[in-house]
Amino acid sequence: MEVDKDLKQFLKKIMAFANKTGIAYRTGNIYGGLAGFWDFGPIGVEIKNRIKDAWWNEFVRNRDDIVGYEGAIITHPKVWEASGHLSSFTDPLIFCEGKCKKKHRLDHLLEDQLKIQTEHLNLEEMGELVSKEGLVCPECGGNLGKPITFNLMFNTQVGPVKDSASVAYLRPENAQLIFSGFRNVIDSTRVKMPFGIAQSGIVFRNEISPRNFLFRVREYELMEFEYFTDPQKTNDCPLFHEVAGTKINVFSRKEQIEQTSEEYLSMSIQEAWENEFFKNKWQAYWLATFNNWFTDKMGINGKKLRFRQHLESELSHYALDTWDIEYHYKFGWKELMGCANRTQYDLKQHQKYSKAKLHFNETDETGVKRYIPYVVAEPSVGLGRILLTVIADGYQEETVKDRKRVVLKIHPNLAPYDVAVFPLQKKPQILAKAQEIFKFLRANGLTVNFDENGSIGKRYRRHDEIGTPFCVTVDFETLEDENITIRNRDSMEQTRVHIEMLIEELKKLGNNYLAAKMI
RNA sequence: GCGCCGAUAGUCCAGCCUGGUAAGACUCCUGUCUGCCACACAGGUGACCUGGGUUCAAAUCCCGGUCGGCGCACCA
Repeated sequence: MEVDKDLKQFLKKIMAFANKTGIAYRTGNIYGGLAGFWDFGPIGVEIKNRIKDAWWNEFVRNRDDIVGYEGAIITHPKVWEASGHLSSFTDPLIFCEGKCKKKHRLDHLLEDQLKIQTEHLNLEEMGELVSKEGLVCPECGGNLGKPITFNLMFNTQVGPVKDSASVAYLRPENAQLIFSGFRNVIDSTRVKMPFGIAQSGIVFRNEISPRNFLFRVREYELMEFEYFTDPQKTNDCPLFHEVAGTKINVFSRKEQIEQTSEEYLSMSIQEAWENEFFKNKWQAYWLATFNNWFTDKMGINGKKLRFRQHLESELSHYALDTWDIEYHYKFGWKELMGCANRTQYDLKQHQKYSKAKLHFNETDETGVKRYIPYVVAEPSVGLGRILLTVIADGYQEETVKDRKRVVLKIHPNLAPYDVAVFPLQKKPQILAKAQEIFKFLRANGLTVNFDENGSIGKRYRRHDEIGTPFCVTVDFETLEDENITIRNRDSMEQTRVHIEMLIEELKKLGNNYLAAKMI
């Protein structure tokens, strides 16, 4: 298929580009690599940290209604029992030892062939049934091997004694730390409904086959928050007017099933809400808010984003409704972010399993109200996926004077360096002046790179590749009149300003970035 | 996890069929020159994924493993 070919070539190119420029490398590369795990290089870690800071600033520091949290990576095993991750995600599997070598879900196989319920059976009993009934592979008629269990959670042993009581799990999502720590937060802070608890952290999923560079990996940083409301007030969203006019692309379950639209319908979030696409108003609010964050703060092209509703069959065990924000890559639409309506499911489960009281008390004119909070929305996004999307969206190849120019047109606030400083020549006076400006910019809080190597053109191109928005060049005239050249990454235009105006001018040019991008 | 295909410098790639220890381009480093968009001159660093086997000799042939691509399955 053509799409597959494009996918392969595009990701291959991005992967080679990331490796070349120091964004990301295969982990343990000198030993051949390890599937599903990646290291971030000097450039990648800068971009990544800036994305993460932007997220935390936007959704925690600059908001009155969200607080931060950081749970342990190795988590109490009971947490995953209560959440349903242990039972829902342990699948009994059996392999064909005949011709086809296919893997089958053992429980489904027994249900299909023997017409029995398997819920009460353990792995051993199911295995015995296979040999007793002489079951064979439904595909090729070959013999079936020994059954195994597979769970997407990584586990480990805590302490020196290896027994079943010492098994613990590496978290597959941050959410459960927030739910199991919920009581602590409401008891130790003075949060008022509605509010959110946010966490950014590394999670682990033992994916069967990690694929597509940073897209499907086994270890990644997940940035998510749970937004809680009174279950009676899931549509009571006083902030909605702030985003009401946001233009969005909607691809709901109806469009997907009935194929009334091939890709999406365009409308405002207000119209989408009025047309009852969403089950609660807060979820609509948060989807629109993230849409705007992706375009305004991440510099991602809004025309390439759409909201896709999960089909019934895709929903996770805890979700009433889930919407993904997808990005249109050169190889098709792919999930960038998920936003689930988790209802009261998780808090109720933890209350049941732990016997802790996880309700919230609220006092108003009518008296004291007590309820289990309702998670209207869980915006959950992988940092690596944003990084990949920012790079894929920003990566441009242009032809300048018959030669290829590679430019990473990313938002200036995400660039690994704010500015690069070049001496036009390696003459001592110019070098000294350039060093002076370099230190001056750094003292003013900018991330600066000094580059004196090779020709001036090469230096511009090198910084184009890693997305440095501005280069400042010091020449002979600078020594006379203190004027320097600022060169713009995207337009390659040069402006001449006095050193005293430099910082102001850089800020101005940076602020013009989005406006310029729209043209 | 199965099947098919692949893996040679930082990058792109030649060589593999027909065994004799590797070429080119770009990048990178040094020096000279030039002096605002990778293009001058000279020199230099740098590679056969890994472990076995066959052979006098393996990048090359054979087997296992790792990683990657695609397909199947899986994907909270």
